[in-house]
Amino acid sequence: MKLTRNFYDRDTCQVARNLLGKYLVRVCNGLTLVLRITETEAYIGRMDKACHAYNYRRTQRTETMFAPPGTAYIYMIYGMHHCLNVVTEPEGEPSAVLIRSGQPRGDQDLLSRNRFGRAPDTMTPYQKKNFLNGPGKLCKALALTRAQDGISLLGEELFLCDRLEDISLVTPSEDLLPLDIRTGKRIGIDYAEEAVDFPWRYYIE
DNA sequence: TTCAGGATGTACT
DNA sequence: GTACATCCTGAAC
Repeated sequence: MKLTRNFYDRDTCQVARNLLGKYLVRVCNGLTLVLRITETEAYIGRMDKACHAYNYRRTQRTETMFAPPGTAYIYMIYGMHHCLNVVTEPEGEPSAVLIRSGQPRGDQDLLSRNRFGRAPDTMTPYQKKNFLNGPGKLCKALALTRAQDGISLLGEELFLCDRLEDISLVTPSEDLLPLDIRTGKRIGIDYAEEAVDFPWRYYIE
């Protein structure tokens, strides 16, 4: 079923862990883009120096992290890429899970065109290997920008679900295997002092 | 396969 | 002015 507000309204690390293997669905101009989530990171404003909203810092950019759980937080990074997060915990607790990477499911045509400007059957092996393995790449393939910052994940434009049957696709048998969940330090937050060592990155295979 | 360096715009000091 | 929750390219190995 589609993930509900209750799913997001929990401890951020629990949400980050439980998002692994879930499906991220983006409906764009009547077309449906789907990927399976394989890597996430937790960010918790009340005590995490790596979080944009550390110590409840409230600015125009971080305002979205204070929104109700199940909201999309999308920001621009390094001047040219976007990152997608899902807001967690009760409204007013600025925290979110960064979606770092995934694998394509369903029709890859639009994903590939958004990402590389070409059809899937023209992708090089290098491009296939590096299709959705980074937060900026993932947003590019899903055509997500700040235009979608603040939208609800409980609607029809962008949402998550735990079975492909929920969107009239067939879940492949490999997606039904138990998840081998690993954890580690988060990527790209060397500035975050003691928080650099928090094991809040979750990934599979 | 790995690595250094550049691209690029916005938020915030 | 500085830093940034990144990605791509090209060179070296």
